[in-house]
Amino acid sequence: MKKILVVEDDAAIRTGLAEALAREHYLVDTASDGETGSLKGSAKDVDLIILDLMLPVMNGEEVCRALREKGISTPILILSSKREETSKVLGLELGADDYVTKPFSLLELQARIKAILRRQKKSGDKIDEFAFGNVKLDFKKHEMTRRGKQVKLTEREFKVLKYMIEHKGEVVTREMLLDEVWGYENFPTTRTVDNYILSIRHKIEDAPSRPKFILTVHTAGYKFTC
Amino acid sequence: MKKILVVEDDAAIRTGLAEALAREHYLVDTASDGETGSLKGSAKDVDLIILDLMLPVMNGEEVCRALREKGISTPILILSSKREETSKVLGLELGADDYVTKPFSLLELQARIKAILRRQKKSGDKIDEFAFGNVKLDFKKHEMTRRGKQVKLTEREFKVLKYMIEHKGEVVTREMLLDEVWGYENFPTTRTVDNYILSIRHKIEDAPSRPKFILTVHTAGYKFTC
DNA sequence: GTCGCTTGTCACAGAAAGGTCACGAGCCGG
DNA sequence: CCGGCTCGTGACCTTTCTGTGACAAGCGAC
Repeated sequence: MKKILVVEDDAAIRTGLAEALAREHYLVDTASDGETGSLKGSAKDVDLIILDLMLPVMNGEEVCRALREKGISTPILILSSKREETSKVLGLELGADDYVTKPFSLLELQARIKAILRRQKKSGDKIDEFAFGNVKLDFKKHEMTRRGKQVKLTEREFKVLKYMIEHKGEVVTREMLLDEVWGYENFPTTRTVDNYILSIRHKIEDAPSRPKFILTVHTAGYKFTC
Repeated sequence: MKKILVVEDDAAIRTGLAEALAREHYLVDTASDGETGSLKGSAKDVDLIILDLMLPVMNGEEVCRALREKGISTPILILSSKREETSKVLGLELGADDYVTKPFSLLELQARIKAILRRQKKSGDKIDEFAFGNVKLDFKKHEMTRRGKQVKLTEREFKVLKYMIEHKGEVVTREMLLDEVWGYENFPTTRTVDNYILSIRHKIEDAPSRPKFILTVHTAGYKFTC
């Protein structure tokens, strides 16, 4: 779960923002002045700082600069009012990553937050091809072939299968799948998982009722082997 | 490590940019006027040139043209202000690879830089022509012909199609398109993407409702094949 | 073997995503 | 100022996906 620090002195905006972000399943911390903002912003577990420019004690500009000088590279999104817009060249010189001018729409802010966080997660070692048995998978193309014949998989089926493959040999619990594939926003029954396993088996196994690849580990979960 | 040359006369933006890019682990060199920009940009070890259009001594347009005439094919990203917006297309005709209009956010710039460098790495030779089915595209001239007949594409349609082609075979999500084609400055609905796909299909497909080239990948995005 | 719990299986309804069209806003050239 | 072009959005309909309940089958402990 991503953690966002909101540094804003106006209580109404601060709590409003905090609530809105919490509703979007972010972890939210707040600070009402620049100094505590700078302090809290130095923590390593913060994924994004939303920073008002006009702040008591220490203004946003200073906070920004201070953080960067400390070598903190946490993304910073600046909230500025129209007046300040022209003076600061978009916080570029301050080391901010993005800016939104007040009054802003919540929708826009959320979109930008998403964009920033999306950029953060590095595209490290992802598999995009995998083969086993008579099945070949291409995650990038969203394609699966079995004995050379194309088989259609649902997006969710793809994700489940991919997760299983990424943990091949290990027992994967239903809870793990629900957390990682379904995410925090959805809370389906654990039976839902079973059903997806079922339909995946139908597509990858020669004898779905006697599976060779996705094995059931009774009272624990499932295991992918090949 | 990639080397980026920043050609910009405004000191605040220049140093701000330089620092930000350094933070992103790029090697950065700077130039404050067109002439030195052109000089430094001729070096072979430069991977990308970020070029302001309004420059003393020699403007960005001239720098761009001069470099291309010298046979330098280093990617160029143009910074232009709103006023010069009409020169957008011109910029691309000059041989620039992309442009960002001021005021821009660091986030957007970074995204575009990444995109350009990724493209660069992928296929040393940039595509500027592409043909499939009975369609022929000329990216440089922004022209498309179908069965020898000219078909008009809007700028945005062109970009979408180009992006799809650059990722042919792979699934392209709406988010990817919004990020890379629309940029971070606009936040249209994802439905907007659908509509563009629709209109592109009408222009390239024989049976738009049963597309052969731009396929829908349900809950994932679209895929270009040919 | 029997009981209790877990998993396999199927069918279905509601939800979500995509296709399509039409409209209003903004921009530009005349 | 008008008409035409883009662009983004909303509305409506169709298709596809998703999650769930019900029941059968399987497993494990006793």
